[in-house]
Amino acid sequence: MLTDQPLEDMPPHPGEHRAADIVVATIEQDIVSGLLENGSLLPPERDLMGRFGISRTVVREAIATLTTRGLLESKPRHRPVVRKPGYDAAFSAVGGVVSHLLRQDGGVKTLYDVRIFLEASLVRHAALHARKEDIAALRAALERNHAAIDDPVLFDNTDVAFHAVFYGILGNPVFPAVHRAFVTWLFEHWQSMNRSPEQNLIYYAGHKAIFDAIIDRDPDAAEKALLAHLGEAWETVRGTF
Amino acid sequence: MLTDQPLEDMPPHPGEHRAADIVVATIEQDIVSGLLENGSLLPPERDLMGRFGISRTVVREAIATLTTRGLLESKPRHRPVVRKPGYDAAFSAVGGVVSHLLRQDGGVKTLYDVRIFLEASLVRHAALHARKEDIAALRAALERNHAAIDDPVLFDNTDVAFHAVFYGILGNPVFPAVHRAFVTWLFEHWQSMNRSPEQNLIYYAGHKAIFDAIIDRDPDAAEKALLAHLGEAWETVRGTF
DNA sequence: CTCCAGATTTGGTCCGACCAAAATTCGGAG
DNA sequence: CTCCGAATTTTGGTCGGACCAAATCTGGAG
Repeated sequence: MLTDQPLEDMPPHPGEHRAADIVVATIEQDIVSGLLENGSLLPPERDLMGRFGISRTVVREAIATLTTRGLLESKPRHRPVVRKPGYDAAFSAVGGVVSHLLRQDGGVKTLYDVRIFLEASLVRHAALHARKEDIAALRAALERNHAAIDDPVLFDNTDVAFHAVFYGILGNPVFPAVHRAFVTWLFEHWQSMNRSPEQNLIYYAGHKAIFDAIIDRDPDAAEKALLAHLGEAWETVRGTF
Repeated sequence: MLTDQPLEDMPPHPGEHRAADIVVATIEQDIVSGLLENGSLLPPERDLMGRFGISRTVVREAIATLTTRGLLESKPRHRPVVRKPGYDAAFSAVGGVVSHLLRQDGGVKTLYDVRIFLEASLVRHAALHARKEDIAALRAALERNHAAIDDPVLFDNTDVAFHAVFYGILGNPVFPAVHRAFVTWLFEHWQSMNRSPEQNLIYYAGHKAIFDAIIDRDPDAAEKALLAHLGEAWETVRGTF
């Protein structure tokens, strides 16, 4: 006989969920409840299908769904890694769509403009409300940036780190995640540019101007400096993609 | 014999594409090229498997992949709908993760704070750079809001519409999408509150204060009014979830 | 103890079938 | 002819089995 009746009998369920939904909900529960530890590996697919009494098809669909929801992180040939949902997960989940948006028309410019607007507001906020420790972090980042002028790779890193400070001052976890998303999405599109020490010096000067304005508690000057800096940066990369 | 050899022979391709990838790429192409119109229904799965000469499993996986990329919008028992990737698609793609984030600790407040910060920057920008037509749109939205004070549902709509104007002034399509995402995510959490005409009057006054400050081209006053308005709104809803 | 080859595990892909919900067709009542 | 409900077809959801290749484990040679 090909048609074995299912081991589980669930006929009295009229308007229930799909089988995959139950699996998704269960695993979801296990993740948020901590039963499945963050960073741990999901059990093998054949395990799950036995545990839930379902076919591997459904298991794989459930895994796919959980991956899109950011609760799992699956690499091609490896076991899915359990990820407790965080703000970064939200942004990484949209990577696919964003890559399309960036490819069409002025997609990169559109995103870059958002970054400019947001960061302008952030430096303005920093000028007005930065605490001592924020200023200290900014100064440290600036110095590291200065020390890296002759090292292209390191300069890039310290550059990003300097800007990252602004996104952290608010204390709201969304902004650092936004910054990381910006860096991830935008850098993919002008990774081919080769920075010279001269170029880096200009960028550093931009950073310092922003920093000085913040020290002076001058939001308008800080915003203006940030705008000049990012506008400058845009001009040097606009042709690289 | 159960093991028919595949119609396509691709042994000389060691690390090449998978069958599903070809399907994904082709459909992706058809969508971005407009061959598959936005909003139209994807052909039945059995059609696709015939057209590509592959099994339905592969078709389904391709559909799943395209869904995660935001190019398709599939509901459980229905044909997938073709969606040309837009900025709104990006945000709707993260709905799953966000719902989790909002449920934990001060998730709603965190998101609301982001909204406050962004919108404060937007009204400031509006005060400085709003054009005639922007002011007109703002005035019209404000009047509609005033006329709806006695209609709870309509007031909500006009309220959202008023705030939406600020997100549109920049002309950057990301911001309206952000606003729609805010509304979608936040409203789910305090839809149970019943607004009274008195309450609406207070809200309207807040809107008018913002508008007046923008008319006066006073960014600081506009920002302050916005902060007061949103802070006020928060206090009335913070207990409803 | 180290290291490599073979055996086992496990994810990736594919197939054909069955079921139930949805869409469509169709025939009879009005 | 129109309209509505039942029968039929279409279509998405699920299933179990199979094969492959990469990853992992295991055991013996050096």
